[in-house]
Amino acid sequence: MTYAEFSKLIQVSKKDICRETFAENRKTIRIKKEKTVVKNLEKIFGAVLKISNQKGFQAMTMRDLSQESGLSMGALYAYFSGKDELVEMLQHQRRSISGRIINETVNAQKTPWGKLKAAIYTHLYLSEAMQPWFYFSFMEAKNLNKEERKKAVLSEQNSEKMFTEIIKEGQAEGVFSDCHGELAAGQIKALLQDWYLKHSKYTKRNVTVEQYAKLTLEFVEAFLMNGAKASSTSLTPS
Amino acid sequence: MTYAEFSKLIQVSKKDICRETFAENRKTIRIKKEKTVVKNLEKIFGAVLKISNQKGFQAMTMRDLSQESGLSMGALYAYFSGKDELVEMLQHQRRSISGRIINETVNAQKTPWGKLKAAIYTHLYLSEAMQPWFYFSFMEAKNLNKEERKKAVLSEQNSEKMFTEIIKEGQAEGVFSDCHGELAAGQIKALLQDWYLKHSKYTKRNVTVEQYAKLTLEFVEAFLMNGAKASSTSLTPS
DNA sequence: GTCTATATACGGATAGAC
DNA sequence: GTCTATCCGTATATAGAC
Repeated sequence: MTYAEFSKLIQVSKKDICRETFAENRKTIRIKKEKTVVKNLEKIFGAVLKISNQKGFQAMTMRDLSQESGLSMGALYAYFSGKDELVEMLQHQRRSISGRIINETVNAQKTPWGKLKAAIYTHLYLSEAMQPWFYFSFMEAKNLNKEERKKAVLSEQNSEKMFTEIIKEGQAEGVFSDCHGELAAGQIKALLQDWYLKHSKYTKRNVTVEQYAKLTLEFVEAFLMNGAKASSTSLTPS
Repeated sequence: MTYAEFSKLIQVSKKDICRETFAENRKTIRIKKEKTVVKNLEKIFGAVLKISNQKGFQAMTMRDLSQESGLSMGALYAYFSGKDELVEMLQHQRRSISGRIINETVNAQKTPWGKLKAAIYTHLYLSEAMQPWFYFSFMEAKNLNKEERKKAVLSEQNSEKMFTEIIKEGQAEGVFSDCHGELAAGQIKALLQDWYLKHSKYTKRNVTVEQYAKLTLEFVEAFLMNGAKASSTSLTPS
């Protein structure tokens, strides 16, 4: 599947995200007219991600946000009670969307190799569609309050666990080489993360997400489908 | 080489780092007695890295730093003129040390595979010895002033370029498969970065830096030494 | 629903005693 | 060399007009 096809199939436009956010935050958002809220949430999220990803969320002042979003300070506080709640909305939204989409696409596959391919492609395409969100999550996670940090760690563990299970399933069926499952999963995640962490580097070099996905798949394939040699990776001390 | 051997060979103890820092900042540091300065720089750097890596450099107040380091606010300002200069010292120091060590160890090797091995091991061992420094550099780079951001990008590019050149050299000699050199270098860097970015994860799972280095090397070897298949990775549009 | 103006608090930096 | 006390700018959050 190409990225263009993925984008049409999956609803991850800015508007979609904001509509969903509104639905889940009817209580705390003081404005009630959906059209107004969605329009302004788009401005707000866009501005937060832009400023934060440039100079950090802590360094972003409410005045910065007001200027960039075109809303006054007073208006902003009608949408969230403070920076803490704002960041919580952002984080929750990203997790909710990506969790849903990844589960859907991976569960549609039946073979381990099919699942692994789907997981890699979906991760990459999703992080392309929501690059500023993924970047924000990674860079700001540690700066948030205890509750949010906990959720971030849990979400990260779940994601890695999914890869581990696919690999172990493939090993049980004899299609993947006998390497250390958890570690291999970690390596794969590291490669996927590089796409959204160094996004501007890849854009400057005219590398598309399809090319990066293909490369990553080949990299992983060379390791996982290459029986004999890789087995030495088990973690028994030598 | 094991990590223990590396640590003894290379001078990267906290004291060594602080002595070097003092030598390079004699003008701006108001205190003149080396023993005092080194002792206090150790406290200061330790505290900065601890607090910043927990909740971010911006969020760290001078009061936090004063409490954690055990020095008063007034005393702190005898060692640096403000947060900007403090961070500049940290960044400069990390770059200077790692640049020197990596060049030394890689240039000691003559074959491409030897160089690649040396580059991977040295990067990992160094980022183990100075993990909080590496983590800090990665997470805070974008929040710094223009000058510092520029240096960070340049240093990152240089490091990647070194890997690219080793790979291309190996391809010219016919020992590495004919993949896209820049992209492969980027993938290797992503794997190396994971070690210091997710350091606590690996520690919790009792993975040592030697094991991680071995795994990474196998991962890279499977891709670079696996001629036929990998050639499809060239970036000509299909 | 959105704006401007402001209360309140907090953080960086320094002066001057010891 | 180090400490305490304090100045002053700036940031968050709210009150109240439109």
